[in-house]
Amino acid sequence: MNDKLLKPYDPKTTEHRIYKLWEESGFFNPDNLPGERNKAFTIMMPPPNVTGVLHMGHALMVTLEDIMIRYKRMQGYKTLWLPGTDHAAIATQSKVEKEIQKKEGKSRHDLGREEMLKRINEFAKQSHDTIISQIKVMGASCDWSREAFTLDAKRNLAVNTVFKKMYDDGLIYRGNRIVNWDPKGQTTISDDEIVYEERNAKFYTFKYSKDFPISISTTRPETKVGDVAVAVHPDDKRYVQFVGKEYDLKFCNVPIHIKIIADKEVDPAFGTGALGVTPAHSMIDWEMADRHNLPRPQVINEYAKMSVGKENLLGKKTTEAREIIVEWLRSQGLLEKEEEIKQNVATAERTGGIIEPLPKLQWFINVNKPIKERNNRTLKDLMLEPLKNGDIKIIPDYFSKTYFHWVENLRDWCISRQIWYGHRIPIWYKGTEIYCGSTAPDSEEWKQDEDTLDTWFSSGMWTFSTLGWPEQTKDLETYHPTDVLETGYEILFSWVARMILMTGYNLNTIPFHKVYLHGTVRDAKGRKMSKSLNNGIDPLDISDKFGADAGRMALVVSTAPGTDSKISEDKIKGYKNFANKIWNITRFILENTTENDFKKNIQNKLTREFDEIAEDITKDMENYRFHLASEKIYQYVWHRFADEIIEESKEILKNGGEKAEEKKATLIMIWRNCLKILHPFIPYVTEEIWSMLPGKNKKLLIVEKWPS
RNA sequence: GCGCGGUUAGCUCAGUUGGUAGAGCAACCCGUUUACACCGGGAAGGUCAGGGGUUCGAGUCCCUUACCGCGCACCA
Repeated sequence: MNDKLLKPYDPKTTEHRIYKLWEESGFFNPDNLPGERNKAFTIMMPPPNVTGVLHMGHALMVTLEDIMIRYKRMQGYKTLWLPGTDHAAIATQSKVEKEIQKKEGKSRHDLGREEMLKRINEFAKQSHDTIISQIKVMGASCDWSREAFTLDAKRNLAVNTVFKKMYDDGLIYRGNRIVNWDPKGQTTISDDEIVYEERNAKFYTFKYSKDFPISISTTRPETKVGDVAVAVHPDDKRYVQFVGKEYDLKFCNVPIHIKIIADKEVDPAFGTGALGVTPAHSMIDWEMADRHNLPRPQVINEYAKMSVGKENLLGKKTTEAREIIVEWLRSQGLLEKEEEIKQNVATAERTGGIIEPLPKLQWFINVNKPIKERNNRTLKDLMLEPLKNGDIKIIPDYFSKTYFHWVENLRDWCISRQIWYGHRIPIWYKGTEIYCGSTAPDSEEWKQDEDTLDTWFSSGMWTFSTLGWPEQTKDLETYHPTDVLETGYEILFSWVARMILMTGYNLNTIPFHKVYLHGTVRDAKGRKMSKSLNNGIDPLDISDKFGADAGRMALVVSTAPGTDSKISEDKIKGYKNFANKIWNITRFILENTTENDFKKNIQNKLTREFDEIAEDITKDMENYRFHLASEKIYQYVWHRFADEIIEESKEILKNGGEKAEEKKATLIMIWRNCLKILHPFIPYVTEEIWSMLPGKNKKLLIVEKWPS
């Protein structure tokens, strides 16, 4: 017997060695797997952002995916789990910008595009290395030989190819539209990058001037210098007499021209029932201006400062301008009411800047345009169909409703970003000429678009760009569509939907068959883990203190898909004890048996009982109920096998004879199978023990056959 | 406002197609008999949020109310 077993199990001295053993075996790479493997099973790892280090949410992701992959590998599938990282454009650039600003007091413009990109790349490289080592510590059996990055050369080729195809199909267009402008990050962002924060605000009711017949209300008086109309509901008897009239006014010394219009979008019950229309600084008003053919004067610039008025307003921050205007209203006796209300303020998720809706010339993807090649279906259709006809299933399925709701209300996707880190838009300008392509069309004076693409544009292609597309590779043929996308429910829209869009459009197929959504990992008190609360748990610390095995078990047991979970050191400690229990069961068996006691065809009441349990667990595995499978094998191993079967065997083993012989063979057989079932959940300690057990010509446990 | 979850033992949570309510932790009693004290044995603990319905039978299905959480929209 191995002397190691005389001491408690020590994950620290084991896990690193075992991971190396696996890596050297080559079994992470499906090309090297033993035996005939006809069916493929593929998972693309959601690429973590290269913005820093991994947290427990990533640990859960890695654990679940590793469980699926190890299970399928043991079942004889050609398993590919392809890892990678995401450049996370805005997130990464703004992080590096902040650091440089703090340490050197310089902005990105002080450094210039080239130098700034150099700095970001250095940071990303470092971040990448940390992330990879973290993933390895968790025991991830992914194929490092195929690792990808959303911003490397191959992915750039895919991005440019897709962009051009969409451009040629008229799905990508350049338009002057109102966008979400982040004055802090100095870039546009998509609707999905907005986070709403509830704040207290003042709701002012007033008239533009004494002669004006209708009162309006707003929380943003500073935008009112950009008003061009007052809209009322067509059936509103209070105002019907004024509809069609026009007024020339001076509002806080800024001349404005107001037309009274009737529009069904106006809610007569809200406020005064009349709405000041500011086309350039409100989404709804922009659309209203479309319908009524109104001008759209811009009064706020990219820095969230006033761009009209004389010295009283010009150049003032919007917040200052608000006070100035309110003060003016007061002095003119125009202010009628001032109420405290709660308001949801749109902020940029990465920079925290307050979003300023502005009209800008940007690149968009048209989600409502019929595509000839796809039977005149739109991108929206392509996103909806696979879920409606069941080609793609979401687990848990109630998220499908959320998905449908989101897609059905989807607006055109703004894909251009005014930042430097990312895929540069493959568009070139020469005067009024526009050319789309990776490189300029000829030697003449073409200038490339300064902007980069939304990071989700490239991550949307993740399932196929990682396999070498647009090249028609063997990998693409073998592994696509992938089997499962495992990810957090919070990126259902931003990522999952975009992958379905990109794959439907470019490959005319689905990116994956199943979407397994996991919940958020919270701290013991149920709070989200965050830097400001300093309640985050580093996966590396967990593996250091309790072993990665224990951390994995703690994350998975009792965590139903789509449900948030709480993690605490107490919980993890319980599974460290479990690893030790496994260790000691092995010690008992090895102390009481020899190599000769291993018999292949042993069958009796106990093995049949086990087979039933194994079958039940397999069913759970097939149906993505890992939280149940893990708990069942835990229960069996500890409270059935150890507490009862082993305890009862002691007497029999002591007495010797034929019964003892059968008992020995039974214990070995069941224990071997237990280790196999445990392996996907708690891979290190099981692999370590496997090598010590009776049974000649053993392979590594990672490629042993799953029982049942 | 619309939608989606949740409410089960003191705490944290499971509970698959409806078929006698489960686990971990904590608390209680007993135990050091070499696999393991990172342990074992035992006992205790629940009107499954409230109300109504379907059913032979409901934690599970339907309706409804309350509270908690989340998403979307509004945010004039």
